[in-house]
Amino acid sequence: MSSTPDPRQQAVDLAGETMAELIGFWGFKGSMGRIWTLLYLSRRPMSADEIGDRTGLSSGAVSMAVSEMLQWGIVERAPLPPDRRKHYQAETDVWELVRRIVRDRELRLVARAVQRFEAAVAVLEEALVDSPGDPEILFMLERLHGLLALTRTGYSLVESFASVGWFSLDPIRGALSRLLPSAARRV
Amino acid sequence: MSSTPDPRQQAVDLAGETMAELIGFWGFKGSMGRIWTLLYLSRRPMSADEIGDRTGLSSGAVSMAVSEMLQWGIVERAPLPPDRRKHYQAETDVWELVRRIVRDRELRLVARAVQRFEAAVAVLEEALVDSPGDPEILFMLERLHGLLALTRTGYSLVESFASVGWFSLDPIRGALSRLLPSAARRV
DNA sequence: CATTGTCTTCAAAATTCTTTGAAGTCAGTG
DNA sequence: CACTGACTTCAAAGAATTTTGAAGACAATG
Repeated sequence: MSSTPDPRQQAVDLAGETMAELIGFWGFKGSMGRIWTLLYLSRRPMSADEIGDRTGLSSGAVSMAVSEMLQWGIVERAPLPPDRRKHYQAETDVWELVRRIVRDRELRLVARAVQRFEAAVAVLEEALVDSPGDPEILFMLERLHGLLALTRTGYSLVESFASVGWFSLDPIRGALSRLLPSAARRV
Repeated sequence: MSSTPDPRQQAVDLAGETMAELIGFWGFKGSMGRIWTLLYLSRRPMSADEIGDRTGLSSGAVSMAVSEMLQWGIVERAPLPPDRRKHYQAETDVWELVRRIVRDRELRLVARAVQRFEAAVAVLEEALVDSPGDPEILFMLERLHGLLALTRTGYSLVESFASVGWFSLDPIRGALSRLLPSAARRV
């Protein structure tokens, strides 16, 4: 039990834990947040086992986390290989990073949701052929269409964020106020 | 193995599963998404055991999920108690719902992150008193300040969404372009 | 105020997600 | 082309989360 813990390590741990929570909320593993933070706060690239030492993760965990992060562009190979092993550094353009992840992840998620709500609508419309005018089915269809409209609006939002780096409000605002009374009140 | 499954149940399952994924991404349990969807697609309020029957959840799970949802305003007590048991219905103003949840959840999350990054900064600044001018500490401080600025920007974003129901760009845009080159390129 | 059925709680079970570490692959070196 | 050390893979262990269901609290009713 060291009575004078290294403040550097302390800061890395604190920031890393925080980033782990933030990133975890976006569906990534906490260990990825800790690794990224470690690299982001380091002046030089680090090798896999340095990363393991500093974060307390096993070699396997580091390898897996790093290769997933490479795929997402969260981390990159260091250009200068100082010795035989691979070194890594943090992608520092956080804004770009968020944008890319939103585009490749969130956007897919929402697109999938739209498709599945559409599939549910299709199921009910088919059922409506057998029981025309069935009020329960009609009600469900009405609500599902509401959900679909909302989800499509969400898709537009995410899409414009992902492509422009921001939301452009106006094309969406009109559609929204037609669909969502409470949004109309506020927009 | 019924050869003619009820299309209503099929649609509820499909939509419920989809909502479970969406809502799960926001940190809620999938079962909450399924229950909300079931109620949202139902013409009348439902009792706890109806909910359990239709979703396949145990009484305990329904009780817990419903009471958490009541707290978040995702579901409400039905005004007309038809018999002895409590009945529930879905909150239908989804937009308002999202806004409230973002305000009470996301906003806290980000606020907490800001505090913790600030704490990390404090640790390093204290260490700097003992080793004035230490380049490693200075580097870490620089990066941490960047992270802090970004997180604070995120806080502003979430906050304006939560209070207005939308993002107001302009007050943030300036700060952003100063802090984040890549954002500046695009905004 | 006892009975009855509904609702809540919570420890244990089940499930899902994450990490470990040993075995295997690969690349550079002598 | 065998040796060395670094990297990857993956089955099993471990952790974390979610669900179960039985015990008990509660509330309405006779």
